[in-house]
Amino acid sequence: MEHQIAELSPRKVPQQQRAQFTVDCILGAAESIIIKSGYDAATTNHIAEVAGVSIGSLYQYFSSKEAIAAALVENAVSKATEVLRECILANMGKPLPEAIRTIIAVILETRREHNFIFMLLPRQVPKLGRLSRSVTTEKFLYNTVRTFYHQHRDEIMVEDLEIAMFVAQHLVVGSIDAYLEDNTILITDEQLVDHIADAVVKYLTK
Amino acid sequence: MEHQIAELSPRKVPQQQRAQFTVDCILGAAESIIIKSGYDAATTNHIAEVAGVSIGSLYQYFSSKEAIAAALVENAVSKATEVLRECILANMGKPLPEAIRTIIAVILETRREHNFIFMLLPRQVPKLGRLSRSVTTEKFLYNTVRTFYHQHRDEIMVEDLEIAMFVAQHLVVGSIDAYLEDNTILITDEQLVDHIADAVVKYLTK
Amino acid sequence: MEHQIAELSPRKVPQQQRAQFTVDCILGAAESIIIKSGYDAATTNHIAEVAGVSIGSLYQYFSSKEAIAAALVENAVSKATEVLRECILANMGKPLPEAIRTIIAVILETRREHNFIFMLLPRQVPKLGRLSRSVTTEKFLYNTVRTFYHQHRDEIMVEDLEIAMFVAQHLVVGSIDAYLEDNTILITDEQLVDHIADAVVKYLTK
Amino acid sequence: MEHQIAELSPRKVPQQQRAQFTVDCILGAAESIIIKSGYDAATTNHIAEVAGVSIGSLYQYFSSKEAIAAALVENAVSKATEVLRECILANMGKPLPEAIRTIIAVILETRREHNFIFMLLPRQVPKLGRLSRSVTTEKFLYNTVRTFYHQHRDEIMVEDLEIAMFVAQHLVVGSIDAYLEDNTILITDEQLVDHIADAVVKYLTK
DNA sequence: TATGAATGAGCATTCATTCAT
DNA sequence: TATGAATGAATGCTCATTCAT
Repeated sequence: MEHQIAELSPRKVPQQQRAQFTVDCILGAAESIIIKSGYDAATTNHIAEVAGVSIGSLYQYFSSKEAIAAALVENAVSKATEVLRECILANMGKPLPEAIRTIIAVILETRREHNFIFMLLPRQVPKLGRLSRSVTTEKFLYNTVRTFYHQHRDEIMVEDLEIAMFVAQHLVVGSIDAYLEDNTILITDEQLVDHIADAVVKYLTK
Repeated sequence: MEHQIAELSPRKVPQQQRAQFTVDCILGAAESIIIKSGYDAATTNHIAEVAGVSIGSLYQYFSSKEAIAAALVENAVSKATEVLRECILANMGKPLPEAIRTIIAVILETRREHNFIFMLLPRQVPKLGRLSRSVTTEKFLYNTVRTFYHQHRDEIMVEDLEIAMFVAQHLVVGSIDAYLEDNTILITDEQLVDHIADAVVKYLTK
Repeated sequence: MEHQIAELSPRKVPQQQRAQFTVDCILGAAESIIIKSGYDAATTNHIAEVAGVSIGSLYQYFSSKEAIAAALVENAVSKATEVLRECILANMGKPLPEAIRTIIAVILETRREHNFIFMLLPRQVPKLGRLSRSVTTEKFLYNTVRTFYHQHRDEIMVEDLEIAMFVAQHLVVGSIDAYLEDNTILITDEQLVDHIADAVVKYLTK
Repeated sequence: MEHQIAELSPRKVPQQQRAQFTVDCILGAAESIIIKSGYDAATTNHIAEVAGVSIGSLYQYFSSKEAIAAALVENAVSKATEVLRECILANMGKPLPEAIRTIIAVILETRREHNFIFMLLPRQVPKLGRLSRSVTTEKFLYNTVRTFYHQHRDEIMVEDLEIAMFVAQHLVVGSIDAYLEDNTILITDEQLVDHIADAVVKYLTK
């Protein structure tokens, strides 16, 4: 993870099993509190308390509150990236429309799962700041995605592939995030995925 | 704008000219500080100082720090909405592709202008919360947009117009926001607008 | 009223009728707010607003917030003192038990009427402080009361009249104030007055 | 003392000796400052400073400024109640006049010792409000006092014992408090106690 | 005289972080 | 290593009071 800011990386790598457990407790507590009440409301003392750990121990594994948030985002990004990469690889051979629909469905799933951590937390943590949008899904997967696009180069009508990748990606992610944020909306998952896939395919192939 | 949370509305309406000037100074100072250093770094005392106004005066017109942020967002939304509405109305009669391209260009402009206030501030202010994404551009313009779509109903191939509106909108806004946030990207405004317009038109008409 | 602290006396004596009306409005507003919400909650701005007067005007007639409180107490004390003095004078000729009972009943009435202003306000206003208990009823009436006692000197068995006056007075006032403060108590006005009168008479005459 | 308002109860129970010491320092500092300058003048920062403790520590043990006042009153009440109860029990067997005189002398002592905390502080702290007069000495001791009265039932001439208890109690406390507040008075402790005892005994037995 | 905009010292309180035990 | 007591800079906000208009 070379993209991380040094200052935010874990203070020491937990070597014993017990230590790893402590770290997990802290992250678990932090996640649940942050999701429930937001980043500002999640005081380090409260996180430690919920984690069943002393505040002193918390600071033994995380150098600052921001480091906890960073780890949370990092974890979510890693998991989501891995899932997505596998999904793309698994669909390399399939016809473009089908592959794209499947991939979009997976993106919807992972973003729903890590909703808050993914989309809102980074904005609330000053030092994480703009980091996330670029560090996340996008950059990590660029090569995989590019490979996928090249695989279907002959079907794709858009000339500049880089721009196409950019627009297509944010078409997908922008719609999905808006969908997840707006709980008054009257659209089903199915409909959303269909429409987004439709838009992407038309954009790339017509 | 009756959608505002009561608690965040201005404390008292400035009646004298001097008072209005004070309010303007406060909002100006707040905006510049928040843009430069973020919401948390913008302390009310600092805002007052930069505004050349006493902290007491600040609190005479804004009941809380959050109320200042709310006013800032409110202003930006109002202006952007107005610009966009006029643009849509002015392009009602034009052919779809041309109209859409023009509208997208205007959206890029307004979002660039109010970039931070629009997109990041709301996330950093707890009580503004999720409000913004829905309260903003989207909801306010739905009727105008819907009229525009109906104007071109025969050209549009997508069956469910509501879903089309949703996807098209976030296709546009999602891409533009990502573009504005990512200052490492190698795409020009022109290219971006062209591609987004291309994607929207294809999505709607093919 | 030579006992007043100079600093707390009214800033200027209202000479015109309109001015007197303004002063009355201010005192009225202050009283109702203070009774409802306490002295600290009664901000000068709020008092002015309820009085229908600008804050500037308020400060034209009262040099400080404390001066308003002082005026309030002063008024209540004056009225109560006057009532009490008249009552004592009117009962000079009557037999001791009957006179005392009547006087105690009147004290109950006046203290009930000016309850808060009388008993609690002084404690909440630093500069009024200890003032009140001594400045109030007691001192003002000492001469009248002493005359009354001398009138009945032959019936009174207590040697030291000064001490008797002190104890008798606080016997009465202490019980009445406690009675007025405790609204869970199951005693009627009649019973209370009877018992207090009984205690005083026994104390003085047996 | 379950009569306390939950909100005002201590934030966390000091577990280590060092912590208990801190709490004691805070209460000590608070008491001396409040007695010297009143509740409003006693800022939390000043209390912490005088206590030789950081403001953070203060808030670790007391949830608010009011909670400190509550603890102070609570302590004073506890001590005074205990002393009084023991005194009454110790005098159960003695003849009424002697017992009453002793008890009154003890009340004078305890009230003098906790003078301010007891009598004035509660009035200055909004949330403590009326609480004190009822919660204090009176209510807590009612049963003990009643037992004492019943012990001497045959000597007591007053029919309604409840009313007698009420009047007698406030006769005593009212006079004592007035005596303690008025430092211009020319009465000795001895004289005061004698007269009050005299009044009570006459009231109850004649 | 009346107005109300402006003032600013001062307060209660929070919370990330440290360090003695 | 773990604990949790202690720290204190920093913040949002109030309100009595002044003064230009």
